[in-house]
Amino acid sequence: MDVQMKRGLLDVCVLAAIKDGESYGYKIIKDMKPYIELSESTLYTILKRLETARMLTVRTAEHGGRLRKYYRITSAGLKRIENFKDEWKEMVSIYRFVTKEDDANAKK
Amino acid sequence: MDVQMKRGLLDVCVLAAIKDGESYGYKIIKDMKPYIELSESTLYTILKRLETARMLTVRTAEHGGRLRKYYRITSAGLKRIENFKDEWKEMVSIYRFVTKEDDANAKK
DNA sequence: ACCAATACTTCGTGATATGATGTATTATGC
DNA sequence: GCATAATACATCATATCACGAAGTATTGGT
Repeated sequence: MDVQMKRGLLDVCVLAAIKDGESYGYKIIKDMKPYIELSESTLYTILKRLETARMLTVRTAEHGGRLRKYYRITSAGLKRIENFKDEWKEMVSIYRFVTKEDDANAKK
Repeated sequence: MDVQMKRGLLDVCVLAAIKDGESYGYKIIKDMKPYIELSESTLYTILKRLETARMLTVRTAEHGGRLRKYYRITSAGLKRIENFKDEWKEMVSIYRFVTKEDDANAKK
């Protein structure tokens, strides 16, 4: 998918990936992969941004001798997802604007 | 709508606005307004970009003693719109990923 | 022993939407 | 008759952001 097109989707996708329970960087990338791909550098930038915006909280814990950062969604994060649902309605209306056929070519 | 969300939509919207026949800057903004708002500086940047990408052609003509630039979509521009329809399918799948309820809360 | 996978970090770059500002003409209200 | 709005396009500086590249460090497989 086009880079520009992804821009509006990435933040919400990351939030969606941790919506049902704590997760961590590497796992988030894997969970998102079937829907939208992103590199590590992109993800960690996004996680940082969402943390600053208080849409998620972070907790560092050891796992198998290694440190992992676990991310948990906040109520602000959940609100962001709800807000996205409204934006989606606008996008659908835009989609219709873009794809509507000319009257001359309109299907009967 | 969120700035990031608009990014992927703006180019295609401008193309859609000239799809059914030549148009010019000021009119494009007005035609798009009900669906998506953009400033003049944004539009002219986009038009320039689409021209460079050969998705539209420009013709300057006088109108009421004033110069106007008329934009016409090319086959590459039409292809871009077709391509957007495919991207839209991906976006719908992403939308479902973001909005699907937990199994525990799933509606019966 | 070696290499892939896991896990997170930092840096530089390029694309791009937007506000501010500018120029110039025509139309409209009072 | 004159001010103001609307039309029409252009340029510049700025901030946001996705991404590749490169780095550090540990674990697991062969």
